[in-house]
Amino acid sequence: MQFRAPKGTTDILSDIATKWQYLERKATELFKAYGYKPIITPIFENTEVFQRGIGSSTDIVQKEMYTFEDKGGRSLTLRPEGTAPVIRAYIERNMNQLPQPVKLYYMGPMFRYERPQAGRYRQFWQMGVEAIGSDDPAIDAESILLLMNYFKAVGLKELILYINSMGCESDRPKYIQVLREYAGENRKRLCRDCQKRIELNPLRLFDCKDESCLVVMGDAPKLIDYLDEGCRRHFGTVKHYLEMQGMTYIIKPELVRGLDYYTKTTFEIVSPLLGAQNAIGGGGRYDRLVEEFGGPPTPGMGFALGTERLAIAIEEEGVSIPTEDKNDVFIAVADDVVKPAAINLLYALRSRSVGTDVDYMGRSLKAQLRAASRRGFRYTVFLGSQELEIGIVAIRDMESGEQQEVKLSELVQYFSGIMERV
RNA sequence: GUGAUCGUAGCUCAAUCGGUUAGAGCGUCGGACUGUGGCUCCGAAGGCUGAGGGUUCAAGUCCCUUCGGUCACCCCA
Repeated sequence: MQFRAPKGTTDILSDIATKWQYLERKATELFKAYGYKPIITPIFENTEVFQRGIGSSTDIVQKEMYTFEDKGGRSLTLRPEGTAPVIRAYIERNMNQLPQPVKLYYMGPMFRYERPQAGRYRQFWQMGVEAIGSDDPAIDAESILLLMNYFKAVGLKELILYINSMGCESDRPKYIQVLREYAGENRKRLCRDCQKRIELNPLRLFDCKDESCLVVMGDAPKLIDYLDEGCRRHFGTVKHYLEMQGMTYIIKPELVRGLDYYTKTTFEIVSPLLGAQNAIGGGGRYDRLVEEFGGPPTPGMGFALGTERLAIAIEEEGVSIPTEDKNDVFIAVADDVVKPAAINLLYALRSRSVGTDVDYMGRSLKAQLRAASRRGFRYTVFLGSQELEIGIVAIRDMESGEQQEVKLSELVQYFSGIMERV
């Protein structure tokens, strides 16, 4: 085998691609219902967009970016996530001149240089929304509710919603200092990795699975308790709006997320059926990001969901996705001399949006029937010299096997009628 | 970036202590009295055993390297 798809990438074959199209169609409907409009940004950006947007200390920027130089010597990067490009576009295209908030959604591939594993690929697909310009906690709740409702709309049932508040920039340094002190006092009871985390990234201490660490961190001070008055009230209102819609959630104080730009609300939705990479969607508020990009102080809130993880979860839950067979009519050609007439009929039907196909393999009539059957056509039309002469063709229902005769001149009418009824 | 594990037809798998022309099921294609599918039966095509090197009289099988898959860590969708 000479050529293979690059490591961590794969071809999405028709069966799965069809399901993805359904998922994207459903998402589009719902995003639209919530007032979001589409935006399509470039698949690569100047590298600084991500360095600045995501934060240069994050794993994404430090080790996961597909960065390359183009022939003009520019450093470009395949987008590892969708928020930074949207914010760049918001500022570049002066969307602060539009009525606020600006509510946008996107869907498409993202790229991260990581070791592949279950639910993780180097090219993966995300759908996401961003609401830029409002700091209303109702927007936070809307984002969370939209994502949860979408998952429910496509049939998922077993979901866990985690929420947290990261506080403002002013809260976090204060808290981190407290956390460091606490961890330092208990240093001996922490595992080696965690001892390093005290300096590197103390928030990560909460993620350790080591038993001793779990005990220590169970009693650790929580960020939520160090929020200032405004952040606390904001978080309370978000929770209230969630409860009003009957949404149950679990507060997870250690929910930090690996992007530097989050402030206040963060959330994550997990499917317990998924394996190690079980976050199927997540997001949060980013009130400093626009400023970070050099724009005016502008709050924002958004989420992203992983399309393949969603598809896997749906598969695991055994939810069936409706797939439609576009090909409805097969024209079986009994005699080579009528092939031109068959082709005419083919395009006549297609022009009326009746999914139609013929044999292109020079098959015998029997083989044509077999192929039509395997490909799942609903009807087969028999066309031969006789039919052409008398102007009447046989239509076979491929499920029941019953046949009926229809005038050739009325055939197009006949099928477009049937298809409209369906 | 770290670790574990695996790599034989399109797919799922066989192949005794290393031992002749590497097999099967499914799928694909064709046929079973001349213009009618699905079931059944028959037949055909399809593999440099991931790649490269080594050990051996002999390698799918043992060793090394490399590429890739899978799973986990880190982290995330």
